Amino acid sequence: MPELPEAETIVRGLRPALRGRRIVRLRIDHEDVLPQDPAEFRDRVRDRRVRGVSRRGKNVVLRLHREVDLVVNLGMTGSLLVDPPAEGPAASTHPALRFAFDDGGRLVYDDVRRFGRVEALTPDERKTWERRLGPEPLDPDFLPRDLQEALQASRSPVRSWLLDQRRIAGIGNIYANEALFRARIHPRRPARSLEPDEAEALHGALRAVLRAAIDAGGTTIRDFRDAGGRAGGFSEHLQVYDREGEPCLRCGTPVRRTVFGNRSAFHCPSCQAPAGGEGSAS
DNA sequence: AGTGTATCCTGCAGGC
DNA sequence: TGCCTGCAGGATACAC
Repeated sequence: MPELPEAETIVRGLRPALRGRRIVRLRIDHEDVLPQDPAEFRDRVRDRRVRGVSRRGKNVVLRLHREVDLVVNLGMTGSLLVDPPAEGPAASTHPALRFAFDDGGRLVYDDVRRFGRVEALTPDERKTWERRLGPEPLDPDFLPRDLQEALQASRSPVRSWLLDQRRIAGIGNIYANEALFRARIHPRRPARSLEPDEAEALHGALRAVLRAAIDAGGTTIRDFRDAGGRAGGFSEHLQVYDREGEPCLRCGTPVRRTVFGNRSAFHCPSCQAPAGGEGSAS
């Protein structure tokens, strides 16, 4: 569910709300979100204050006192709720972990499907974890040339390439499809087949769509909620994702849905030609 | 190296 | 109303 803009939205909500609060108790409702031993996890988070809240790719990272990083991968339906009310739209419905703070408040890791994972890492483990992630697409140092060179190393479809967190961090199925539409690139094009100007267009499209989505507070299709339980506003700005059969906003051709890499891909068969610039239809 | 498939799990929409 | 199927912002492991 959450990709980079949703993780960023969560981080922005959590930062002012969590900084300085000390975790005094932990309640584990579902061990399956903990890849590590629950007892070890508990020892690593208990009696530590939150020093900072940041994001890496689509992961939310809580830096705790004394060199522990709480890394949260939200999977498809994970959310981090601060002091959620007992009822209403902002309430926790499927709590997996409940952290109690010294001031009586709490942070709930809520996750309907429990595909998410929460880990407490030492500095060494954090470094190892970090190595599995590619560059941040919004990093000012991430240049069009960097994307172009990286794409040249792979024959896999560019949509699959974008979803691989080791190649670039934070892109999921919504924004991969949206960026490819904006850059007019067919999702199935081999990564290495992109011309330099196409790679540059993709670089620009990725950044633009990610920034716009962050400004709108993320995309809510079904489940996404920010730290305060609010839905994101970018859904109404989606141009191809989840628009099968609806007219392309540029040319009116019905948007097509295809499946590969086990995920739905959406594209305009007219605007996003399968090969180079002047290929045939579909 | 790349791709199709299955797996983890729950909920919801749509067809009948 | 209920039952069944397919689908979902992710990630990984497997066989080919």
